[in-house]
Amino acid sequence: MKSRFAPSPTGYLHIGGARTALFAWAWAKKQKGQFVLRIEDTDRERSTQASVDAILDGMAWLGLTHDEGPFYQTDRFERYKEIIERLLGEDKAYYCECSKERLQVLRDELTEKGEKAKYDGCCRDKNLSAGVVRFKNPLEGFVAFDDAVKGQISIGNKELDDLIIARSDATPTYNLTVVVDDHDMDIDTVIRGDDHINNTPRQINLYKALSWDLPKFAHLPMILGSDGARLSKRHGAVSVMAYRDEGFLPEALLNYLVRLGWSHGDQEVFSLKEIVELFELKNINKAPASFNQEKLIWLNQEYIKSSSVDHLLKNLAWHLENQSIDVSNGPAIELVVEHLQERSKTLVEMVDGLKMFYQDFDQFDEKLSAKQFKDSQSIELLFTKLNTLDDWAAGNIKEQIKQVCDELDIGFGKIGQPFRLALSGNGNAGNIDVVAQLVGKKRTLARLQMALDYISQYSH
RNA sequence: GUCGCCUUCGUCUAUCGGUUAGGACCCCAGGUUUUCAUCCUGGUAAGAGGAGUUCGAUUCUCCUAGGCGAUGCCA
Repeated sequence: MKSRFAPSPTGYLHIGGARTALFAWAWAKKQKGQFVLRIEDTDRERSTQASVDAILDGMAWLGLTHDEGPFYQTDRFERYKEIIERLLGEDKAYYCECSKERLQVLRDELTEKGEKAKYDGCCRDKNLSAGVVRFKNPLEGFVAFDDAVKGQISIGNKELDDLIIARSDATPTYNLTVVVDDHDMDIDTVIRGDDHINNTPRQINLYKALSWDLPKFAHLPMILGSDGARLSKRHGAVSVMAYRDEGFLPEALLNYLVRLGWSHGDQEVFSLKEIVELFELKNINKAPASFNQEKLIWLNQEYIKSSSVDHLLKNLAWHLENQSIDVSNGPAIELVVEHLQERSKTLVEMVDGLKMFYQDFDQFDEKLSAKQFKDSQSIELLFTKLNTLDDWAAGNIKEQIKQVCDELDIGFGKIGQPFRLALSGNGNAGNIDVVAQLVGKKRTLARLQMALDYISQYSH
């Protein structure tokens, strides 16, 4: 059993393509079959190597590894040519010399009359020997197929026209190349976006003309933006790699994507292993789904909370480098990550939270410092006590804070909040004693001194 | 215009003729908590509209509306 993902390299790997790839991948793995990657680059005008690389990068980041390929259609032009010639020779295709202008006029006329704009077969019986090559689509009857997700679909051949299978420069077009490739590569389930439903009957006619067995078809509904419109840049990130940049874990994105249009009862969280085990084409929804960033964030947080520190570290590496954070200059990164695990929705947030342990800052958050740094007495006392603390451990630090509270007869918050701000600069810190321990004695004292300086500076 | 596909809470979805229409995200209200976060409890919120089939329709059929797609020498 084989399934495939066949993107055209005209841009980065986007969310919709990633989901198509995921479904095709999951189905192949579930069947213990092969997943084929094929680059559909017959449109040389728009295909770029940069796009190919971007797609490969995206697939690699997601971990959707292919078992065969990547195959490039531009490497297979000889084969397509062979098939086109065969069709020509069997009188199942013909050359057409109609100009683009004539075609446009024809379309306009038909549209105006309220009819379907399709080619009129003008050159069908002219026996020409140059121009584009058109496939002789059957004139009568209908094409029907049983789509694995949409069910029975049928369309009359009268709605179809003689599609172009080779351009005037002799390069083959999409509808021909997919058929040849899916056949040659032994693909038995074609999983793709439902924008291809309209192409399927044409392709089926091609299969029949070539006397080839039909694969199964599974057409996935589109992914829409939050406003129900087709997903585009204005909805935010559409590129898969942008999600890495924003701090998402690949398995969180995959989990989100698999639940978009597919379900297994009420289950929300699926490991990759579970996706493969539980995936069924029949549980794919027919209706398009809207992308909802909130739920993705929730899932990402779930994954961050339940991931091993080691796994997080692997995914964090890129972000640390991206932001040039040197973690050798501070506490063990493992401890910091563990501390931040429960309070980070994304890896980017985690990196933000991690900065205070490795980088010094030269000023406090303005609003918060005006509010928290009013009384120097408690901070001074805390400074003194911590300064003489030898065993710099969270429990001991906590003890010192409590002593300050007792001696000054104030609540924990009175000193805890200013201390938190002094340590972090922005007030975002978890258990204050643990944070102080991780920040280290030297840095902690320096920051408390900085807070004291701030107070003396603004008190007169 | 024509053809095709689609239609359950704001969003993702469950339901395989009989349910107080369930779950999740978001949001709201409580509780736990040394801020934040986590965690726990609870709450708001849905079958596009209209016919028909049936003892009974969210579920089956048809119509309408709306959305999306196709209508390329793009894929």
